[in-house]
Amino acid sequence: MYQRKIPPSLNCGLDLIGEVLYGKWKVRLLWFINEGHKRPSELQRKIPDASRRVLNMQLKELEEHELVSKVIYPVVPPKVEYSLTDFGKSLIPVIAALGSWGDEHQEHLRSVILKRAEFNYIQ
Amino acid sequence: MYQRKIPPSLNCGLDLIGEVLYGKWKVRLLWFINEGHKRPSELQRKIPDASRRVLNMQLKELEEHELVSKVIYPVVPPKVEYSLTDFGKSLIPVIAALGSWGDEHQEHLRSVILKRAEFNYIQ
DNA sequence: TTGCATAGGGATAAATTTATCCCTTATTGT
DNA sequence: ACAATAAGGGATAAATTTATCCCTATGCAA
Repeated sequence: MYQRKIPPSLNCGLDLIGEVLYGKWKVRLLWFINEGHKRPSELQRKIPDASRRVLNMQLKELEEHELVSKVIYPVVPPKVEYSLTDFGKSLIPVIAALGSWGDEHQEHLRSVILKRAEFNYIQ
Repeated sequence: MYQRKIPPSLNCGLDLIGEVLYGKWKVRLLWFINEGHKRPSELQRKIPDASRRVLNMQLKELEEHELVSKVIYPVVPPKVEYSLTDFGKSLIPVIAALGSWGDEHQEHLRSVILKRAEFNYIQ
């Protein structure tokens, strides 16, 4: 696995939460798990833009950060379920706030994101 | 400048907010600007772990996403001031929620972050 | 018996983000 | 004269994160 070389900044609350939520799909994973989509395959279907590989990796980090817990059922075909820990649950209102703001400002956001994209994307 | 190759996902509110806040220092920049630290040099002093270069780049993106506005005073030595747009201000409560959660769970966060770090860092 | 679903991970390439280094301009303080 | 401050950006290297591809295993259904 990749070995970090630059130590993280852990000065304030924003640093700390950033350290556990920084990852392209982590917030969505937490959200969908909270919604009851617990199995990796369900999560994959909810987030088709992500590869199975990255989801696994980010789930593992969420688990190491104790935001989710994982249960492996010893059956065949394999069955795995993730759920939020109490710690993870405490984050849901914050994620809800993020999502609501995004929803409320959907139009403006799309507009500025796409405007900037015009200059910076290869078609 | 770097040309993106992979288009962003813009399906839900979480995607959208992620698109404008994803960047190592962006949330902190918004926060400190809101606190009244408007000049680049002040921001740099508030965030010494970041290089001046990245802060400039991230400020530029925040500006392109219309979360902050920039005023250049035609004086020597140069003077520049950033401030939040109304759109940017609307984000402050959300950032406050992130920061509070981080502060409230400071101990646990430090613990899990460092525990995971033991396995993944080069000393 | 071929194919799909389930879960996961190694190896490697590519994409993206940050870090480093250096250079410019003009004024103020020493 | 020389260093410091202010702001910014080009060039390039390094770090970090994602994407791709491929391989394992087992029972069930067509």
